[in-house]
Amino acid sequence: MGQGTLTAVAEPKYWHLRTVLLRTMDAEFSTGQVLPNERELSARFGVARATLRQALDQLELEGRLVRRRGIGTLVAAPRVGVPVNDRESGRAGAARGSEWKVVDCTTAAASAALSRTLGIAEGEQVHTVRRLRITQGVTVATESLHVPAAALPHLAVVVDESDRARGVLRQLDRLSIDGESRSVELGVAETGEAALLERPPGTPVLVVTTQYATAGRLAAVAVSTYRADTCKLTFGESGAVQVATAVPATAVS
Amino acid sequence: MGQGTLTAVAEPKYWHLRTVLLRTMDAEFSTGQVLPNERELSARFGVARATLRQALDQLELEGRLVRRRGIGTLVAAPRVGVPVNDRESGRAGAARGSEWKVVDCTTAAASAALSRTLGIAEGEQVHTVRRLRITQGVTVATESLHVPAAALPHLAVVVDESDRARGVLRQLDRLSIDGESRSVELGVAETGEAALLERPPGTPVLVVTTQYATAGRLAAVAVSTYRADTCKLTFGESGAVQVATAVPATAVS
DNA sequence: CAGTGGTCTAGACCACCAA
DNA sequence: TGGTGGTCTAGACCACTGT
Repeated sequence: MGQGTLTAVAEPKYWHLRTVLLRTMDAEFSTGQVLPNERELSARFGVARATLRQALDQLELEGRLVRRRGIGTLVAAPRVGVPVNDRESGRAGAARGSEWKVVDCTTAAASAALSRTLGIAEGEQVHTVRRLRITQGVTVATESLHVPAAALPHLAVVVDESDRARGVLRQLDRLSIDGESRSVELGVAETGEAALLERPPGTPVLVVTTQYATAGRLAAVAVSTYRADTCKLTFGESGAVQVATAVPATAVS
Repeated sequence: MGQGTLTAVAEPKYWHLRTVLLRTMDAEFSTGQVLPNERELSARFGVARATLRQALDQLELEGRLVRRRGIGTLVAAPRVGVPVNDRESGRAGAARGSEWKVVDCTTAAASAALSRTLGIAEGEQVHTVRRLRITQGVTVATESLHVPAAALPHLAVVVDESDRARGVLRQLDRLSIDGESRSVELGVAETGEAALLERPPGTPVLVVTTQYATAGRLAAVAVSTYRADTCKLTFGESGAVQVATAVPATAVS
């Protein structure tokens, strides 16, 4: 009475469920289609709703599902390839549907943590431009660009926030950047970040930290958080082929 | 009747809990220390164990916690920076405690998906080297390196698996690679992958797909899966400064 | 063995959305 | 209003670890 017989049960139920659901989705559903609701699915598979939800959590983490409150559970579109390094600072990239939108611009004394990443003394003035990256109409990332005020001596003193943001970006563009070094790690969106990304708090994100160097010194640091569910970060490089066949990496192994 | 009063309750309980726990850990715990057990914590905060676990799940996803069955919940060490691009193919990199260990080497006809990523016809022969990346004694990644047999005409015909693996890697090393293009996305470890990484199935991983180009054609494709909990991928680049201050990116914002 | 985290259940209520 | 996913509870049992 109770559990159906599976593969010797060495595997957790929710993991087995995930596999079955994945197979079913690939075979019988297409992008955007809504699955049966959770209560029905859990009944159909003879498990508690919590267990079913655990399986759906996995699939959502993999970017295969999107769950919308009040609507249902939908099969997600394949991840969008988002180029991360074609000199993002400026006006370029407006082509290909990638766009930046400034949200915020402040100038303040560097916190302890920030001063350390920038390699400057604590308390030095730093410009911070906060902006969104919008690709094909969807907000895919937020970015905080930190530039020590000392690095931009020619910046006109303007009070208007949006003007200052423009000024910082333009000045930074004029500097010759002779190197960038990046890191990527997994994180979760805090409440503020999450709101900008139109997601609930705790949403998994890919945190990209970029250090821009000028003449052997750090000129700026950018911290970008990309929605992990919808984004595949791409790093085009030295004379690369850019075949860019959109095959999910998981299908290759 | 029930829930304690918090910040207007607009926030889910588990998220608030996460924040409180994070503050507590930063203030009163240090790396490797074990937290009170789940039953006690849930009692102390007046929530169900499932709710507490939801908070711990978040912290684990952020790499701040490690949970060991039978032992307890420990404060995790900061993530290890793992260089991803210093020509990994060969013997280099043995310095700095990074090491590769071949697990597997097969030569077989390309599946549909694989042939597409490699840009070759389905059914062509492909060498696949499967290996582990071990950094400071810990297995941090698995990699599947796929090389079309046609790209390595001088490969001696050997039956021994480990010899063939060596041969493929050496031959690939001799090719002049004129470009690499990468992508990074979030995934979860399937059962086999998970076992190699010494983690349970479903573990979040960073999937790095690298395309190596020779003379404008794809010479090889590598699919690496890095443990997302312990790894911060680093991409050192053109004359970069490499200040590499190990500050968690989340502390900067 | 006792103690830990991992899994699973059955049920309740809430927040959101569409009609 | 009825249906959806999101949160939370109280309790049970299992799998693993150390002594």
